[in-house]
Order: sequence, then structure tokens, then C-alpha cells
Amino acid sequence: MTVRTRSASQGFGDVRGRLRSAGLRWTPQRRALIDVLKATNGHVTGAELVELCRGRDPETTPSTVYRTLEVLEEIGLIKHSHGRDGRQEFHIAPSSEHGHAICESCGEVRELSDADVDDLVASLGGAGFAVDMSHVTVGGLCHDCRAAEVAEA
Amino acid sequence: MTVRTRSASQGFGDVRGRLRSAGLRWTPQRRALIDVLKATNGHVTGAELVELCRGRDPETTPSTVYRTLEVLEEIGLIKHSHGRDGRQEFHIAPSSEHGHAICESCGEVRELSDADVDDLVASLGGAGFAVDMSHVTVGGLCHDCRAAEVAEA
DNA sequence: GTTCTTTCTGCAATGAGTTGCATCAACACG
DNA sequence: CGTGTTGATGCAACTCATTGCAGAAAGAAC
Repeated sequence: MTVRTRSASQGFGDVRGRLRSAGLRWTPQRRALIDVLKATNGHVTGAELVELCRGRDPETTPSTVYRTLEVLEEIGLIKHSHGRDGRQEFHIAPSSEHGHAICESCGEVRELSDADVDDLVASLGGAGFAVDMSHVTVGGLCHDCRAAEVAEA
Repeated sequence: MTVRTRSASQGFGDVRGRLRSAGLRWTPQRRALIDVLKATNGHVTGAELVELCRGRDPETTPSTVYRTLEVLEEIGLIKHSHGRDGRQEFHIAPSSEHGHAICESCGEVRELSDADVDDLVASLGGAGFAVDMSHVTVGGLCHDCRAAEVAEA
């Protein structure tokens, strides 16, 4: 292993090596999914990924995609969270983990900063609970939708 | 039931009236679900509720249960949130809304206090985002599971 | 290149949840 | 108490996600 030292996008460059060093295999199906993931920036649902993979290879099966997503998460390449209806959403693992605020009306997602959750993490930490930053989800109304609701009333 | 005088259970007492004043109907199926909900205290998944209703009436259909849960939430009787795997969980609407912290290892759920989320709400509020307290979900490890993980390593 | 081991794939079946549609039944009105 | 309106039910079909299992194939060893 050479000295490549860079964060997220770099890690994305050597997936094959990462898999093999974990005793895992580099298959066409996995390659396809990686390519698809590379092409997306932001949050994608599992079903969307299946669809996108089908665009490349119509033979793609859901089980393979979901299982591959699982291993990619295990090696730290991606992270998943849950959208407003509880469905899985995946995104390439960012240098810093973060939670999400989701508008229950329009579905808009904004990432939470460390400052947003600092106190929550401290508060729960004091109670012995270790927060997993990437699994902090806050539902609510974004600025625009909130304004719209008020106007309605 | 002797002394009924308190917030949650009180609201639960006049479901029929609440439905009718909203132009909705009081059916045997809805009655069954209400009874089942009354008997649970805490958080129940949709599937569990379907099962419990089947205990009373084997003819129970999932679609009816889920649709009824929807209307009960609309009239403010119950609330739903999402468990660690994204599945729906229902609980009778508490006097104060609250978020949940879920242990990703053992599934234990603890309710978040206002103090826990105050700063988060303020922080997001400043950015124009109105937090829906009952849709704040925090994943992580509870005290015990965290200790177990450390011991393992 | 052949062979062997072990992982991965694809299928088929299952579980959770949702939706459209025809039918049924609450309940308000007479 | 009969009747009509409108909302609720149940069915069937579908979406998203997961799992067990047999067969396929990646990659290492020879």
C-alpha cells in the first residue's frame, strides 16, 4: 500500500484495494455500483441506486445492490441514514460525519453542523449515551414550507 | 379504571367524539385498534399493532390498520417516529412531544428531554428551520453496549 | 492455464407498508 | 325505521428492503 493520504474522494479511488485487503472481491456488479455512486453527489435512496444501476446493466438485482451497499458501509466508504418516510438514504462518506434535518413537507435535506449538535451530544454523553453523528435525524419544516403553512392559515 | 384524570389517557377517552366532530366514523375496526393502543404503553411498531388487532379479530387487514393509524395521528391521538431500522413506531401522544435516542446495538429507546434538544432547536430555528420535536431521532450506543464494544476491542 | 476455496450473485420467497378501486356500512335526515 | 350520502373496509397489486440457498465466479495456489 502506497502512501496515498487524502480524505473522502481519495478513499473512493482505491475501492478495489480496500475490498481485497478485507478478503472481499471486486466484481462487475460492485464496479457498476461504485461508478453510479461516484456520479451522484448528495443523498440517494436504495431504490434510486437500483434504478441507476439498471441503467448501466438491466440485469441488476436489488439484493446484490443492497448487499453491496452493506459491505461498502462496512469498509467506511458510504454512510446511510433514514429519510423522512424512514427509507434508507446513502451518501458517500464525508470527511466529517453529520446528521440531517429533513423538511417533512418538501423533503429538502440540510446537513447538521457540529455546532448544531454539540450540546445534544454532550447532554446525552453525560448520560452514558454515545451519539452516532450520522444517525441524527431531525424532522421539521424548512423556512419556505413553514412560511407557506402560515400563509395557508 | 377508577380515577381517570390526566392528560394522555383523558384525550384517549373521547375518541369517538373527536372522530365524529371531524366528520369521521366510529367503526368496529377503529374501536379494536383503539383498545389495542390503550393496552400498550410505550412504543409499538405498525406490524405489532396489526398482530395485536388480529388477536382480537383475525380478519383484521393491514391496510385498515395503517389507514386508521394515519387518521388517529391526524386528530393528534398518536404520534409516530422511526425506529433504528427506519420502521414506524407509534405511541400515544404524550403531553409533551419528545424525540428519541435509540441504541443501534440493543435497540433500547430513551426519550429526549427538552434540555437535550434545546440548543439544537435554537440553532436550527435561527436558520429558519422549525423542528418537529417528535421527529428527532438520535442513533448511537447506550452505556452498556458501549462498554461491551470497548471490552471486545 | 487448471484447480480449489470462498465469496458473490441471482432467484424466489417473505415482511413491512402503501395505494386504487369496488363494495359496504355509519350515521344524518326524513 | 327506511334511505341516501359519503367515508371506511377489504382485496389485490405493488414498492422497498431483507434473507436462505444453490450455483457461478473471483482470486490464490500450483
